[in-house]
Amino acid sequence: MAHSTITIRNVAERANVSTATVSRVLNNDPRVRSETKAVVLEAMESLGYKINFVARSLKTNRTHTIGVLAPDLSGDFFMFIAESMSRELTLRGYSIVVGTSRDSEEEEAKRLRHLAERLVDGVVLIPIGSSSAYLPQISALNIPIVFVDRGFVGYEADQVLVDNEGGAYEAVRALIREGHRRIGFLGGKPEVTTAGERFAGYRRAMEETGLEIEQRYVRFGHPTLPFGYRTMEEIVKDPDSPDTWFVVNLFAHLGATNYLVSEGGEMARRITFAAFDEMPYSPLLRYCRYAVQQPIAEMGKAAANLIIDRIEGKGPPGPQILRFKTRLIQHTLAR
Amino acid sequence: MAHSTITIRNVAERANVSTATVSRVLNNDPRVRSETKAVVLEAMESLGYKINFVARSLKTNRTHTIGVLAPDLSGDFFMFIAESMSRELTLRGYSIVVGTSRDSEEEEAKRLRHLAERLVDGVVLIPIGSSSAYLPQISALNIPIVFVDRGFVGYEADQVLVDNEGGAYEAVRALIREGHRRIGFLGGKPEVTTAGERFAGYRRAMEETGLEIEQRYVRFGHPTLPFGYRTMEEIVKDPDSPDTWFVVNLFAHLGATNYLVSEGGEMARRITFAAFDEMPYSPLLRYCRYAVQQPIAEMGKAAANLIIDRIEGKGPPGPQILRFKTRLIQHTLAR
DNA sequence: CTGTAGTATGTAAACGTATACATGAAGGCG
DNA sequence: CGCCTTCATGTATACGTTTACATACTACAG
Repeated sequence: MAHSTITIRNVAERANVSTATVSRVLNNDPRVRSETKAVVLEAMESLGYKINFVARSLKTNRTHTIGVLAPDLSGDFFMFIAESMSRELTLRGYSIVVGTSRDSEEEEAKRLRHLAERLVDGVVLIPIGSSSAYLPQISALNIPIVFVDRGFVGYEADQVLVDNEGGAYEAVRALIREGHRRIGFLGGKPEVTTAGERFAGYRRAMEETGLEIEQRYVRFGHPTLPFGYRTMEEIVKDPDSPDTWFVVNLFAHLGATNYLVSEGGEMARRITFAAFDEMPYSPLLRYCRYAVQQPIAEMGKAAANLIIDRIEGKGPPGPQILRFKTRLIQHTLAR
Repeated sequence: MAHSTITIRNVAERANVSTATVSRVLNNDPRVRSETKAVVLEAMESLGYKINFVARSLKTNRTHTIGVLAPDLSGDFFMFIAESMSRELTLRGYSIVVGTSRDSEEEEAKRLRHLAERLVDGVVLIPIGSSSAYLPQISALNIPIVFVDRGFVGYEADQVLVDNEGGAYEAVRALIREGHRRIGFLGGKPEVTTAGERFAGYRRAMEETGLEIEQRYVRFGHPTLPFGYRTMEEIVKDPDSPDTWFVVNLFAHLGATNYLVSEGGEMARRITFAAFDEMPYSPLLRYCRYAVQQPIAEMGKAAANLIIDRIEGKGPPGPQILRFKTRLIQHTLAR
């Protein structure tokens, strides 16, 4: 507002060239003679020229912005993904706009459409998960999408996933190896792919070693903090319940531990968990013997590169599914 | 790509009006007759018209996007701010693009400039903090900025802050009331406003009650997890060190607690903390007697509304400084 | 009836950039 | 020396909107 904006035209005048040449300099077009390039650059410098990205976007139909849509910005998992994606995207000259689906599929579809309609070149989606009813709508938008964390079976798209089955299997096997025999399952709805796969890993470990899965102690639910808290409350009240549990994610784990800490009874002292996710505060999760660590930073990086490659037409033709290995971490329980 | 994009012109043809009229409908201009409006809307519907925001932005010089720049996306504080801001901004029709300053002032200035240059209508900045060397550059960009969490003395700008002094004072007073006499200070560099103010609150509480501040046990540093860990390590090794500490933020607190948990010695059992911030995993911070809770969601909401009002020219003329009260939370220590 | 004000719409020029096409100069080659 | 290529640059249009200005029509006062 102080002074009216400086455009490519002003630069052109100052440098005694046409706007086309200035534009070519902006885009590093090799066809421009290095002397004139120098003149143009100097003109830009002295005028304090700044490119107008909006105008460029209008012309090129590219915003160099990618959308990231997650159930909840305040989840730890998401925030580490976002952190690593942000780093990678910035490096490659992209900006990142975020959105929240608030754990509602309707909202997810709405926000996705809003993002895709014009603002972004592609979107990275951490889906709510259970259904894919709105997916046809989305693919109609004809913009690259990369799914992270939760996949969709039968939907042809790029996906960045984790070896949920293997991670769960390893953890439960480790528990069994230490002598645990009765192991419950505390986790998400089986129709969500992550939860389903983790349950499969749990089951394989149990069946392979000839251990019985007690249906009463397989607790499915929306794996939030309150869910973990309430379920653990019930479990502790049940004198017959197992002492050992595999927990499907961080929130449920945290909720369960919070309950045990608040209750502090004798039962709590016997409980042992194995659980997905490892965070800075994991040392405080005092009943957790094994943590299944996901390579979150790598996943974010992979998602970022995948979406950009897609946008820039560099990727392989078919949909790409990346599945990362987990790492089992053993904690010492101070009892 | 399936079909070429549908523009205002196609709609105009279909509805037998001019593009101006279509545009007026898009902008809810009251001058258009309701009948023709209906015709236009129907034409849009049947053609599946979607407005091109980029083109609109070029014309109006507004992107309806605001930037959020934070030291680190993966901090809990930031993520709750972002969550609440995102909610509010979406409500008011804005998108949010995020950036990271990676705890480097140079990077902060760079990203800020990049954001401001053309992409966003305004930016919400959670500053690195210590200096404001680059601020003149920024205000030259002539785009509204709201500072959150950390303020700048002597810089005329909207700020959303917390009553750091009062919060710290209250917490330390509460400790003293319970009989604690020797209380150390574990915290950030005093030149960062938040840390400085919190130290002031600590000092006031100590001086008011005639207690001595032992300089040896006032530990300043960049309050990260490793800082808390290492410092606590030193403290525990010092047999003369106090048992009670006021901790300036979550990261330092977490680091300190992580050390104590890993060490598990006798000293740990005697330690008592009062500390800023309250998070879902706070119940696990087992040496924390008092937590100073910041109204993070309200702050995010306030920041969002402040920046939008500024952009839309609705706010009061002078710079606005909002200072939120903290809430003291008492935890029961299970020993 | 003329003049004026108001209302609904159209015309056309921007916004700042990218790019297809045209142009002109220089060089190579038969 | 004429022709074709290559290279560096210019000309002019398009991207999809918004909006100042012009226009046409109606209504109503004088």
